[in-house]
Amino acid sequence: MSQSSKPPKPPTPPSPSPAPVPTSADVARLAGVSRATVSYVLNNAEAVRISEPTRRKVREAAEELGYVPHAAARSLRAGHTRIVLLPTSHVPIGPLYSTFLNELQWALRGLDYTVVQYGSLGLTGDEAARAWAELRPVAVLSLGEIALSAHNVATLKRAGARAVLTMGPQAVPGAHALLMDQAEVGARAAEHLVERGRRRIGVVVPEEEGLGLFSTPRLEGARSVAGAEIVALRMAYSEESAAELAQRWGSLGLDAAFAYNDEYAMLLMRAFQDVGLRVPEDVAVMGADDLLIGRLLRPRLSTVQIEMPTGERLAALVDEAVREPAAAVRRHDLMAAVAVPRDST
Amino acid sequence: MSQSSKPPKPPTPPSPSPAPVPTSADVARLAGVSRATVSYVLNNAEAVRISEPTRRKVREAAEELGYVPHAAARSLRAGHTRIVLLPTSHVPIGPLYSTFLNELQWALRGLDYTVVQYGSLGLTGDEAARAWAELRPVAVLSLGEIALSAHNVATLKRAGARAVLTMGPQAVPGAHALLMDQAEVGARAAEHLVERGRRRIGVVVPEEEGLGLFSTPRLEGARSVAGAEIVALRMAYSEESAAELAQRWGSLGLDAAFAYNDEYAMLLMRAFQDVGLRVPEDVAVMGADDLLIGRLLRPRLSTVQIEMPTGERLAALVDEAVREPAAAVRRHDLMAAVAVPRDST
DNA sequence: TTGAAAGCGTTACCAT
DNA sequence: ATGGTAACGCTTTCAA
Repeated sequence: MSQSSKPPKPPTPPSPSPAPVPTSADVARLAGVSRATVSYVLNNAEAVRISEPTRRKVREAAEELGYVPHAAARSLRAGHTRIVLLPTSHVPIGPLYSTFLNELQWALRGLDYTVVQYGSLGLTGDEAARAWAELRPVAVLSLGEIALSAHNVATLKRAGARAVLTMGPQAVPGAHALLMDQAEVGARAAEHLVERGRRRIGVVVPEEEGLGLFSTPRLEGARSVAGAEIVALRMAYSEESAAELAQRWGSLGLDAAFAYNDEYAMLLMRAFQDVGLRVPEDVAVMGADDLLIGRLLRPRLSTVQIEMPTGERLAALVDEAVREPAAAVRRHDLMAAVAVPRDST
Repeated sequence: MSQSSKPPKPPTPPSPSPAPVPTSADVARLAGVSRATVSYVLNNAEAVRISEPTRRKVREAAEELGYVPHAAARSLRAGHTRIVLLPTSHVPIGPLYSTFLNELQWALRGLDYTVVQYGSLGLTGDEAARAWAELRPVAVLSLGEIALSAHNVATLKRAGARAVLTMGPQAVPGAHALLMDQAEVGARAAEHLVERGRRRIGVVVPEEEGLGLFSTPRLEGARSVAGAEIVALRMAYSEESAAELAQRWGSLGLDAAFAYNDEYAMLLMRAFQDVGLRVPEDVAVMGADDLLIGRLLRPRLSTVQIEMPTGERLAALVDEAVREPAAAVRRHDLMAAVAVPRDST
C-alpha cells in the first residue's frame, strides 16, 4: 500500500472496521439501476411504472445488502417528521398512569407516529423546549410534568410542531389544553366524607418528590369543599412513616383521612389498625384511583374513581390537532372523578 | 413604519402558512456572517477562534429568530446518532419494572443519549429490527419483550448499531447478554415451599397476554426443583377469576400456591380466606417481587425479592458497549433472587 | 478570523 | 419506463 494523496484512512482508531452502512446508492449499484429507481420500487411509488424484472432485481439487491432506509435523511428531505414527543419525568405515578401511557403509545403507533419518550427531569421549561425542538416533532404532548410557558410553546411551533398539547390542571396559551384537574379528585373525596358526617379531615400529602403536581391540586380540591376543615399531613410511602402518623393521630383531633391515593390509604389504614384505631368507626379512610388492591383489605377501601381518557381517544385528539392545526386551539375536559363508597368510610 | 421591500408579514393567516423553520442560514444572514461561523459559535468550536463581537452577534441573531438546530441534519452529517432505542410492549409489568425503566432512561440522558422508546407490540422480530434500524440507533436495548434472532442483531449492526443488548433469560448470538433469568424466581419460591414441607404446589400463570415472557420461566424454574410436584393454574388479574380458582382449590389436592407475583398472590390469598381456607395452615401462599403492599395484608405475604440492576448500572453497561464494541460480546448476570419468608407460608 | 464549498442519504421533478 | 439532478440543514475541511 503506497501513500496516495489521501492519507491512509485510519480505520477508526480504537475499534476495528465499523463496516459502512449500505445506502440506496449501494442497492442501485448492485441492481444496476439508478438511485431514483430504487426509491420508487422500495416506496411502491404509484406515479411511476417500473417493470416487474427491475422491481425484483432491486428488491433482491436490497435484501442481499440488508438495506434499511435512513429515517433522518428521509425526514430531512421530506421537511417534516412523524415524531410525537412525549416528555417524561422519572416519577413512578402508579399503575393507572403507566397503563394509560402504554395505551397511548400503542395507539399513536397505530396512527403511524413514532413516539419519542424524552426524559426531561430536571430541565427548565426553556431547556426542555429547545431540546425537544431539535427533534422537529410534529406534535408534543406534555403530560404536565414540566411547566410550559407560552414562550416555550412558541419555540416548539417555530420548530415545526403542528400541535402542542398539554395535559394538566390549566391551559397554556397557544397549546391545546387537555384539562385534567386533579382538584376534582380531592373535592369528590371531601364531599363524600362530609356527607358521611365527617368534619375534620386530614389530607395526606406524599413526601415523595415529583408528586406535587398531583397532590397539591388534590389537597386544594378538598379545601374547596364547604363544611370540612382540612389539615395537610405529610407522609412517605413506607410503613415507618405511616406508623409514625398513626401514632400521633389521636392528638390531631381528626375524624377522617383522605390519603392521596389507594396505596397511601392502604398503608395508613393498616397503621391505624395496628395502633388500635377502628376504621371507619374511629376514623374514616378514603383513597383515590380505585386500584384493585384497595378491595383486598378489610374493610374495603372507599376511593375516588378517575376516568382517564383512553389512549386511543387521546391519540385521536393528537392526530386531529396535527391534521388541522388551523382549528382554534381547543380545550377538552378529559377527566371525570366520582366517589366509590365502600366500607372504610 | 413605512412599507419596505418585504411585504407586510401577515399575522399568521388561519391555516396555509406553515411559517418556515429558521435555519442556520437565516441566522447567518441576520448576523451578517457565514453559516460556518454560526456553526462554530453555536457549537463552541475550540479549534477556531472567533471574535467576541461576532459571537455576540450570532447569539443574538439565533435568539431573535428562535433558532434551534435540526437534529436529523446534524446526525446525517455526523454519520451517527446518540439514540438508544428501547423497544417496549404495552404490558403493564408492575411498579418494580416501571421504576427501573424510568431510572434507566434518566441515567442514559445523563450520558448524553437520546432515549427513543419504540412501541413494538405485535411486530415480529424481523419487522421490529427493520423499523428500529431506520432510526440508526447507536445502541438497542431490548428488554426481552420481542424475541430477537441472530439475524435481527446482524440487521441492526449493519445499520450502524454499535451495541445490541438483550435482557432476558437467554443470550442471542452477536448481542451482549444481560441475563435475567426469571426461572431463578420460580426456583427460589418452590425451594422455600419445599423447605416448609409442601409437596404439591400450584403455580399461577396469568391469563393476561404478554406476561408469558416472565411467567413461563417462573413456572419452569419451579418445575426444576426436586421434591415438588407442580401444577400450572391459569388465573386472570381480577377478583372473579381468583374466586373461581379458590372455589375449586379443594378438588385440586394442593398444599401451596406460588402466585406469579405479589399482586396475584394477594388476590388469591384473599379469595382463599373468603372461601374459608386458612393461610398458611390449609394452603401456603407465595408471591414475588416484594412489593410494599404485600406487607399490608394479614398474614403478611412471603415473597421472592428480586434484585434488579440499577438504571445507572445498566446505562453504564450500554455506554461501555457503545464505546468499545470490539470487546468480545459479553454476558452479565444481572439478577439475583432470594426468598423472603413472612407469614403466609 | 472568516467564507466558500462539499457531502451526508433521500426523494421528486424533469428529461430521456 | 428509467435516469440525472437538485435540494433538505448541517458540519467541516480548506483557502483566503
